[in-house]
Amino acid sequence: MGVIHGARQKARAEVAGAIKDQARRQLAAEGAARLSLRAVARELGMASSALYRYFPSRDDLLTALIIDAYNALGTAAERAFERAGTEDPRRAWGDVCRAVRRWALAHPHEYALVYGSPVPGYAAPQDTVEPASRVALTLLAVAEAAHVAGALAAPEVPAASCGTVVAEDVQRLVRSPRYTLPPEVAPRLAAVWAQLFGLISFEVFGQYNRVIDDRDVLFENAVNELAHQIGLRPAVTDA
Amino acid sequence: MGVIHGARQKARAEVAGAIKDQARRQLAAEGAARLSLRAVARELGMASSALYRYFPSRDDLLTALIIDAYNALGTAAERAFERAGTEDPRRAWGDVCRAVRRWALAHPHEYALVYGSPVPGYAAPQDTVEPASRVALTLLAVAEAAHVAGALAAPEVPAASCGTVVAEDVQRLVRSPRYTLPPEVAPRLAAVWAQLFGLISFEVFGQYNRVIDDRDVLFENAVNELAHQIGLRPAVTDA
DNA sequence: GTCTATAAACCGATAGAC
DNA sequence: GTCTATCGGTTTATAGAC
Repeated sequence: MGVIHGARQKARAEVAGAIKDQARRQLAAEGAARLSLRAVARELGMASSALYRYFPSRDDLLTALIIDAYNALGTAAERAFERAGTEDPRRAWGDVCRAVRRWALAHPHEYALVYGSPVPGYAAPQDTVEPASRVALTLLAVAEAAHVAGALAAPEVPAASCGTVVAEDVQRLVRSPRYTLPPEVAPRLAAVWAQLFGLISFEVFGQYNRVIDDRDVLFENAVNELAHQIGLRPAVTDA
Repeated sequence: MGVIHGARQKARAEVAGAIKDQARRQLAAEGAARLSLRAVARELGMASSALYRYFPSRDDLLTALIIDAYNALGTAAERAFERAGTEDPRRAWGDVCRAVRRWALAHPHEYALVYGSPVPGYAAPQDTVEPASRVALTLLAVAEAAHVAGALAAPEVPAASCGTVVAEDVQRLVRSPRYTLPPEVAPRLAAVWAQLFGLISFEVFGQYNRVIDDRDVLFENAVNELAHQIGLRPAVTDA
């Protein structure tokens, strides 16, 4: 019985996966605003009405795609951090940023789905917030590792106090015993977080066309500046 | 005859303006991907076919909206610079950045049209590139003014050379006699440019929701960091 | 869970009269 | 330049048979 149940669920998950895959392909061709259940069904050789057994509405399919995109990007960032380790936080910072950029360039339409224009008429449900936070939490983890390693200097430009800027939930998180870094890093990190995605979005969305040729170099330099901005100085090689 | 011609053109421009206004309202409700000539015509009480005398296709209407948006934003930035003057470049930098942010927050859907996800199937014609460049050129003008005033320090983090990173056209511009600042500022400025829009996009597109409370303070601090990044140090008040 | 059939809309674009 | 009429598509979502 459990076996039957498992097989049934597995089949269900497989069809749902096929639907999402096809929807992702359509995301590229038509964009999120024009994602059509019917077109997905047509391409899959199914009746459109059959899809409603898997996703009760167009918005539910959209939600699933959004969650998948956030999770894929979050996983890419987290794995980059895991691979880099905590020994050289400056290097880990760069690796995580590069992983985010790489994923975005490899999946421009899924990236646009979550970091581009909001889809009109769509309101993201609560289920998306945890997956959406994973990249930011990874950046925070790198900063924490840097602080533990004593590699987090006090920044030059005076910082905003954490209390006034950052939302209550985030404040509680940063001040929790899990983190030992000074809370003032939080607003700084939030700004750097937005700036990182600004660099990536300009590249993915075509704003660099006919303006920037060597985007790798530009990004590399900018990432160093961002690290500098949160006080993550390069390791001093004592010559 | 000239008068008749002028009146005719004026009437034409007025109708075209009404069409664009209505289209902008629809942009907010439906998004660029679902902008519909028919719906615009319906709302205006016109036959849909009549619109084709003003805009030969849906994409042409979209192009007009994009150009208008770039121009409105460019004008806002340029006027902020004009008002600030070249005396205190650091202040001018902040004023221009604030003007861009203010316009974006006041016109989120037009902002999304030009700095959000690319509209699928739409290719921007050449006419959009000049309006699109106005904000960046204003930032460049502020940097030039700072350099002339001797307020542009050599940056701390080593810069990328202009030659490898920036496209040929931009290089020619920066090296032209109009500008006296070192060409190495160009790649730096490009990165800062992208980062500025990253800060604004996160705010406009809702990424700060439940994360950042006081966005004014966050932006103000970040703008100072960005100034710092291009070597625009705050004026030293000799106490 | 998948199908057919259907309701009740919607779209861009064009032809041709006035 | 605006209209009506039209072509040839499109959509979300539901009802009901199997």
